[in-house]
Amino acid sequence: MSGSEAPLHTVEVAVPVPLRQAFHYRLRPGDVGRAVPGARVLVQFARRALVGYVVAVDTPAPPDVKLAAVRELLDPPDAPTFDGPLLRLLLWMADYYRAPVGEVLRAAHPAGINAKGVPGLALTAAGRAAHEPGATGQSLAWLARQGGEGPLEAIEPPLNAGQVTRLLDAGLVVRASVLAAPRVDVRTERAVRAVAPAPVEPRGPGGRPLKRDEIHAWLVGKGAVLASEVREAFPNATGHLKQLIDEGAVAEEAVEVLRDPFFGEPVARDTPPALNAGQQRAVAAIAGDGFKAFLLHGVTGSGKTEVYLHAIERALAAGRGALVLVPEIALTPQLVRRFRARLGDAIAVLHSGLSDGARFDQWRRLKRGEVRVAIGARSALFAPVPDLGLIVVDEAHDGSYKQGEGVRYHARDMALVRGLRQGARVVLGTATPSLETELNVQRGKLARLALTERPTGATLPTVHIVDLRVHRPPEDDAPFLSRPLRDALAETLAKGEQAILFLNKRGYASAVHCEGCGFVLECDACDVAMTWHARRQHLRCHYCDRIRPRPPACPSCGADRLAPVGRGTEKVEDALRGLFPQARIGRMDRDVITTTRALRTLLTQIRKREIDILVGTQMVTKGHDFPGVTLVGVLAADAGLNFPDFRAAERTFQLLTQVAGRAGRADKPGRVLVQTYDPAVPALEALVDHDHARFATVELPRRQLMGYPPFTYAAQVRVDGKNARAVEALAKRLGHAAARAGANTGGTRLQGPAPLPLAVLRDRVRWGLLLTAERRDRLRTLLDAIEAATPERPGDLRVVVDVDPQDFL
DNA sequence: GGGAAATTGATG
DNA sequence: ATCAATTTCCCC
Repeated sequence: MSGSEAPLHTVEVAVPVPLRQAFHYRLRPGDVGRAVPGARVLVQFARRALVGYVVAVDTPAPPDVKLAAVRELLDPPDAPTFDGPLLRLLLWMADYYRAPVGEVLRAAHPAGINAKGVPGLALTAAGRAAHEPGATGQSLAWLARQGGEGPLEAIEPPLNAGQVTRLLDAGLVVRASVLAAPRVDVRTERAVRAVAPAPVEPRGPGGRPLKRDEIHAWLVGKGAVLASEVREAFPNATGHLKQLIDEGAVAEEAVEVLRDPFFGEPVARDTPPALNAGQQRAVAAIAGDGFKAFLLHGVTGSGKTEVYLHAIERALAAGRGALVLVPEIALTPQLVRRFRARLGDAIAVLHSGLSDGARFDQWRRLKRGEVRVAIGARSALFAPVPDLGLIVVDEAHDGSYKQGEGVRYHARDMALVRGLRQGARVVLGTATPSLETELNVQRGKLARLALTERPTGATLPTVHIVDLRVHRPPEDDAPFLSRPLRDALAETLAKGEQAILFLNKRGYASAVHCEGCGFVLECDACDVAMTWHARRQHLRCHYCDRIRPRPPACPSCGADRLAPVGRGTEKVEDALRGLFPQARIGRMDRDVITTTRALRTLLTQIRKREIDILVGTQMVTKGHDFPGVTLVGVLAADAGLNFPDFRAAERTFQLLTQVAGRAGRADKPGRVLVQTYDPAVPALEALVDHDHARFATVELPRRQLMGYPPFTYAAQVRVDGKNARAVEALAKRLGHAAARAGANTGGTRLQGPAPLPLAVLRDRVRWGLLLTAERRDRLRTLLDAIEAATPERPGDLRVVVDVDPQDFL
């Protein structure tokens, strides 16, 4: 080996495959220095072309592999898809959540912007020179016209399998992965620009200016003008423009246009209201440079949004950008409207209701520095906000911030990490902080900013517990409505006010069972009872969405005694119509609200008082503003308390606090009636007193005693597969591996392996292990051991690691 | 995740 | 025996 060989220029590339490693590629000489971390590159990977992401440059490659060259650089060196700080955050995140790097990166930019390789054919030298007769000859000619290669599917005339084989065997073509255009790209429109001065002398007959000279004169000095705008200003401009172009007076070009995220709906600017003392204190505290994190603790209607808006304006005034996360922006059109009213259209919105193209445009506006404020749901966490100075997490308790599949990140936690790494202020706004957040306040990691007054002047609703053991509901068509709740509904209706009834179950009946033999109809693919949906007249599995008709007789004993049991929102709706025939009843759950349009319609109806009683699932708890609602009824407060989940009490408390917050926002006081069989639980006692601190005081020590988060760090390992014995065997093997690595010592604990509460889902048997540890590094050690014990090719089996899990089903 | 090789299986 | 369907195996 001579010592004089040039150093090999390499990049380490993460490709979007479920592998937790990056791969080294060689750079072509001309690309050296032009491939920067965070940039996208086209590489050949396992017999196909893929877009990958440069994660490092000139790192040592493994010695025993022959490096392939990067096929193409897709980003300019000065504008990589991810800038340094964002790339480092994402790499850290992939490590933290034990997720494949390439998949983390792909999830962090707008979907659909990557071209992908599709199976294709490329002409060989022999193929170019060949004079094939007939149809295959035409196909070869087509390929030649396409630059020598093309996707198999697009070849004209199409080739059948036999023809392909023959051409391959004859050496005329080779298989190649050819690029298909990205699904999402910049949208351009035709524009024109005056490139020569317009004639001053009228050239028309009778000394009048020609129409095209008028257009020309109008264009001078305007730069590029969309052809569509010219046509708007001058009817029939098309022909004149063509002539101007032919004469060389006007040049054509393509200009980028923005796909409108606001659906053309204008919003009038508002004037900032005066802040109350609490709001002023909060805004003053948040202002400033560098990382600092806050809990903005205020009930519904206490003016958190106004604090966000002021904090954003301060950040902007300091020349920095801001990022606002909301649980699901499609569900909060009012909030976006308020942001636009204050900040104008200089905000990027990134919501699920947008087309991928519109979302890409919003992302690019941020990236180019045209706007400095982004508002969006979970994935907006990765928005390329310029010089990020403030991150707001609205409704920070909301469970939707934890991604449930793929890269299972928690946007609230990652917002804190991003803020820390980028020196930004982070504000978690909520009326019901999670216990994680609560403990962070107690430990001084978050500063609590309390908003205690409701600026609207409304007082908090009174909360009454209705003990169902005492107030046994009548055995009529509405056996879930106690007398006190019926009376309260009647009073509310009599006063012309509105009520909300909350029940966390959709459908008509939770199950159908046989009164003869007790048989319960279950989903074919899942280990759960199917829910009866009376409107659609079918049984539906709420986990896999499978539907089936209701059988005429019991499939087990044949008796004609199938009867619905339990109740959902559909049944409650029907029963209310019976009890209050004059009332207008509305329903809000996933069965009726399938589009944002449906939601808007319903919200408008409620606001216009076209609905007297609204029945709904947790959808009704999500921050909507219902000024006319003075009564909230909770039908079964204990329904969520018996979940096999250490967060059951916390979730119930949050949910009930949120739903209670819907009552009495305006001039009329609200009241909340909570039906339960179990009134003596801390969650309900704290609810009555509006005393979040008290709930935390009871629940935090319990968590500590039990060794659960937030006092320990947790990870769930799930194993699933079609073969029950294989799943069990692997789960046990992983359990042993964890045990050998020191589980149940040194402040760690292993629970399981055991079948998960939802033991079968979509025909897959599910087992789980729960690891908790007082220290993160110990948890990591255990997960390392579990990962090492996971077979490389587990066949049908799947192993999923969920760090900081929120759900345990 | 996915393309192609390797292996299983269904069929006259 | 043959081919299609399914499973397995690598990816710098």
